[in-house]
Amino acid sequence: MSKKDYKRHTITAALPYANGPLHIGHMAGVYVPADTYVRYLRQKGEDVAFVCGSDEHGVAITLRARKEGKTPQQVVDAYHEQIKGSFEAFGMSFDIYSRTSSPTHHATASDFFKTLYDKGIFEEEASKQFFDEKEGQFLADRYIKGTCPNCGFHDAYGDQCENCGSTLSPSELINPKSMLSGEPPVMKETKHWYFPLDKYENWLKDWILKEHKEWKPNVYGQCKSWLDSGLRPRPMTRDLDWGIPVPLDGAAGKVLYVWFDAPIGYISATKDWAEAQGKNWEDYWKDSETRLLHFIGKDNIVFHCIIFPSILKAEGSYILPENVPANEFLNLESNKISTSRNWAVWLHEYLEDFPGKQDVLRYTLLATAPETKDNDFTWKDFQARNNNELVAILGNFVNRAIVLTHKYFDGKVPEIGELQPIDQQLLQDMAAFPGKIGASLDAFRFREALGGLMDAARAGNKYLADTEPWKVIKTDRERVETILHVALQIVANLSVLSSPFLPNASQAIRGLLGLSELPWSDAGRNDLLTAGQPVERGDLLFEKIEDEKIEQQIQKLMDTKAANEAEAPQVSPAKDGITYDDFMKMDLRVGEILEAAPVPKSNKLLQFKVDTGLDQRTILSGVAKYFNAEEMVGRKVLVLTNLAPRKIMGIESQGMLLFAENAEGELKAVTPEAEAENGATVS
RNA sequence: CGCGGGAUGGAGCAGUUGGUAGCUCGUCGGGCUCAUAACCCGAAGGUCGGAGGUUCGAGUCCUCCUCCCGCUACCA
Repeated sequence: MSKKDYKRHTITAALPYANGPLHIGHMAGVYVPADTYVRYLRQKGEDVAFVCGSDEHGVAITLRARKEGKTPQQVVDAYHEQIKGSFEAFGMSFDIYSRTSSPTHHATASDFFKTLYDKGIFEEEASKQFFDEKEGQFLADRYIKGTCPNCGFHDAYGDQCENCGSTLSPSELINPKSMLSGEPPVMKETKHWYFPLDKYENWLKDWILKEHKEWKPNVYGQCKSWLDSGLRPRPMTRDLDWGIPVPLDGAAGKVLYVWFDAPIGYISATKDWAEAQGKNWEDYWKDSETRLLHFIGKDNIVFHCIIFPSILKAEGSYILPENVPANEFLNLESNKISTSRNWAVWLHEYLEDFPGKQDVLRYTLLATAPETKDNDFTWKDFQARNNNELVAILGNFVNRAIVLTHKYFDGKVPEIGELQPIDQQLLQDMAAFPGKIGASLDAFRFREALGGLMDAARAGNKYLADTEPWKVIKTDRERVETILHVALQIVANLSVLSSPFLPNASQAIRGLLGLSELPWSDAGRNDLLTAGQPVERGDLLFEKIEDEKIEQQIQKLMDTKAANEAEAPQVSPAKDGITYDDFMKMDLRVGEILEAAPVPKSNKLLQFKVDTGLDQRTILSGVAKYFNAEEMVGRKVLVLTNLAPRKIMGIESQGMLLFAENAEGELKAVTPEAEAENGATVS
């Protein structure tokens, strides 16, 4: 299993989807653990390729582009730059951060597909699917709504009815409608290439269920569930105009399924990196002495453990992941993180609000990492971890040792004298920490590893409390030399041990001690510093975060919550049903406003002269709050012409102009197309 | 509906093959004063989601149930 000695490591972190910024959920679930692990490996002198990049294909990108009135390329360009910038500012140590719209990736994914095709892996199959003629697009199950055949619920989705919970297929829906255009979709035949996952089922069962029992329970369990219920062929192509074109004749208008191309993004990123470094990318993907690891969130388990490995296996020349450490999800202040509801702590905003505090976020997210179950991030907890742990335990110990050294020994590391049992015990304990912390990291238990680091700092604090150098100095200066020498060696050790977790703090400590970056194997030694070398009183490693700062962040979230509630479509309740005849009694027509003027002594009413096609008449309307008289002139409007005339403010109103009104009573114009003639009836 | 993960003192988490329930933070009390009102020691606080069962003995195994999350909408 993981006992094997590997020559090198290929570490991937889930490709962020380029349709939104990064938030703390992404960081806690994937990127902070991955980066910590990679820094640890590098510090051990391992050969590592740490690759990541933006995932830029898929339907969701096209939908967002449509919504924002941009092209898909514009959407991914914007988010790619933002995501990349945030990662850099945060200090992610990727060897390369690439993107799936890159030429290398298009070529790689395309070739990969072609190779499988040439090997005869794919099964070609034509099927009928719903097609939105207005949008010229095939529709995913989820983009079709209709009436549930079981319970009659009107807004059932193509794959499931949320009302009665039954599983559906789109063709079962009564009166199906496209969610894109609202039009009824038509059935249309389309051809796709399926990857026969079923043929890999037995192999997967051996590979995962027998050979990888050490995978985390959530990962293993999920895989077992999929395998036990039987795998079916999955289409690896889609009818879409955004993505990597299917490299076959007669496949115009079809692209590779985003989950086929995205994991290959790891490979193409490695290629670009290797080329720039003068390395051979195949060493990192095709050598059995390379260890492949995928850091992901729980929603990606099936793709990284079942589908991608099967695809790699089918290709034949690639290695398979040795482990897939997937985390659960992080909640924010007891609510699910949601991009669309803006319920998140965005990485780029954090970096602005807390400049220079990358390590604090790294620490906090790692300490509450959702390793075994969903966890909750709260700002209070963030503050407490900073103030009570980073400041009070780690920062404070380092500061104590250095301040004491300045106070008594002019800022120079004192000589070490005869060691007493308490000194020996501490040094012995210290020697054990690297192994302990390393073992936790090797098992992807980051919280535990971080706890080990803090235990080392606690041991330092306790040592000073037990030996009381500030008392002993009055009677035995030589003894204090030894105590502070030992304490400073501990500080030096902390700089080594903290490096994977808190790279900036680690560097700061090294700066104080005049040390260069030391390999992991040096951790535990008691001679990292030599007597006589100077130590500096630099800036504090961590500073307290005041309540005010935290309250600002909490307020920000409260504002979001309030905004969400206000935005929630509070639709006024449906009115009682009417008959067709009732409706037909209304004479609705297109009209044109010829004149408009405020009604004297009224702050609500406007008086209009409207050409209804039948005649020109006066109509009053209570819309002064929302529209100027001037801007209404010349506009087409909908008019209810046969409403009984009524005198308002002494003027007779002969009909009614129609406006859209929301629950707050705000009005929006309902405007017919300009082409509609005055007097045209509406029904 | 089904499948997977989770439910342990106020909060966050450990609990390896079943053998008197631990850790960090918080709270309370004490000590110390070198240190960023920081540090050290001690105490209180849990019938381990609920109900049955297996066993001499169950947080740990079995059955049923409840709740949260994922698989399952622009979310790792």
